Amino acid sequence: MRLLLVEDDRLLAEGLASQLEKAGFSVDVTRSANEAIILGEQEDYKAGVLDLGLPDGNGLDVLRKWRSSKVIFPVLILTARGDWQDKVNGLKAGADDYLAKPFQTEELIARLNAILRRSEGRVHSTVKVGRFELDENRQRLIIEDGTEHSLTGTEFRLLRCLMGRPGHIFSKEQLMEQLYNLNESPNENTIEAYIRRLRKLVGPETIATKRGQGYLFNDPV
Amino acid sequence: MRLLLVEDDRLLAEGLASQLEKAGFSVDVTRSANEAIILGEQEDYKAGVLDLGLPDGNGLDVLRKWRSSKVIFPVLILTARGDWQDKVNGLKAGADDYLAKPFQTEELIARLNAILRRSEGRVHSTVKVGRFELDENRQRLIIEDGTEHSLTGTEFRLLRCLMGRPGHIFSKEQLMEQLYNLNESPNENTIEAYIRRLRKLVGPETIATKRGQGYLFNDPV
DNA sequence: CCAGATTTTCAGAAAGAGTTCAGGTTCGTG
DNA sequence: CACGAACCTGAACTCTTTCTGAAAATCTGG
Repeated sequence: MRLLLVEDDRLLAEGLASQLEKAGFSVDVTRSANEAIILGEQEDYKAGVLDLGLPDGNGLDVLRKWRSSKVIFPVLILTARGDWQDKVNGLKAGADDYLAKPFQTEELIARLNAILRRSEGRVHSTVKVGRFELDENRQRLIIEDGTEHSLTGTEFRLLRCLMGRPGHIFSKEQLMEQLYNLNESPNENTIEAYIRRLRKLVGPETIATKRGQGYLFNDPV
Repeated sequence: MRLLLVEDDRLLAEGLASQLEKAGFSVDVTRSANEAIILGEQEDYKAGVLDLGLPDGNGLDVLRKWRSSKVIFPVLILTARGDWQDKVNGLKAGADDYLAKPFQTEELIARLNAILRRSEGRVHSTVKVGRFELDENRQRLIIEDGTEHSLTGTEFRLLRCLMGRPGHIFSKEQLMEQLYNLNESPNENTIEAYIRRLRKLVGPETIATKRGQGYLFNDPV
């Protein structure tokens, strides 16, 4: 679940990023308004967290730029405590929610999940790697040759994990953690079995085995 | 396309307004019942969105006042999730449609457009998807082969929900929310039973099952 | 209060997803 | 090159979800 965090205060940004990552998000951080605009337009985020006070520009302008191009992921803005005007302007500029500083990280995570739920369906979210495209709404895999495959829940979660970071090696233990919870984790062979099923769809070379280390989705470069 | 939004929750109101404006409406917002009555009578709106819970009066009274004077624009009421009684009373008081909170803004926009079309003097307000046409006034399903079927209330609401967003997967929980309320929501099998009946009308492939996810009305492409 | 229409429930059948198993294959190392 | 560990593979098994037909319950208008 990729997320863009636009935050000026480096310390706060790092703290938030680490907690958000613990909550299952994969977070990119920037403190520059201009970079934020470009990243938002080019990368495929599922949501944005936007601090309004930035060194090289106003956060609202970032948001307006995004909304006037076709950036549609939901955005939560962080406002200084009690700055009512900022809230209103932010919502007018197309923000989906706001949070006043200071706040608890749990609150932020809860609201993020809320706007993500709300935006489901509105955002046509896909992960694209090489010839493959994963439609997260419909849980489908689209291949460049035009074929389309419906995935089961576990197939989908596993593939999303791998495609979410192409070229990165995931150990079987890591994959188990992603797919299951502590109380009910099955045999590790289950992962192997699912890897096999996915390979039948994407071809054997696309998902590589690093013996003793894990699996990776081949980065197309 | 002027629109009056009567909503207590300021945050929600702002968010909705901004999105409705994006959808091409020009929105006036008020949170007061009395102001709503006056605005509705004096201004020339094309439609109203009315939250029933207001600080200084009941939304239903606003609606009744409007209808007893000669305010005729279509009104969509927002009810607390599952407040079935409110829905019924609202429709009796002259509302044109209702939407249970929480809802997706898209859904609101879609329904607004529906009641606007209906009010624009079109005799037949219909939703058309592929070979199927849903007549919202007569609560009937018309199929391209010329057959016509009248639907029961629940059949109709369910089918309208599905056909309102072809290709979108609705979970059973979502469908339950749209059709029922919390206090008296039946067994989930009820949905299955209705799906079955609808399939007998539209054919088994038209409404697809996404196991573990929900149902969808197949988008014709 | 009755009769017909509508809605809801039930329970068994069917289908699908998730998991395990038993054996085969490959890899790296001594 | 032989051996064990890691991995692959296809099929079988288990469990959950969905389907289905019919019956029970509820509602509605007369």
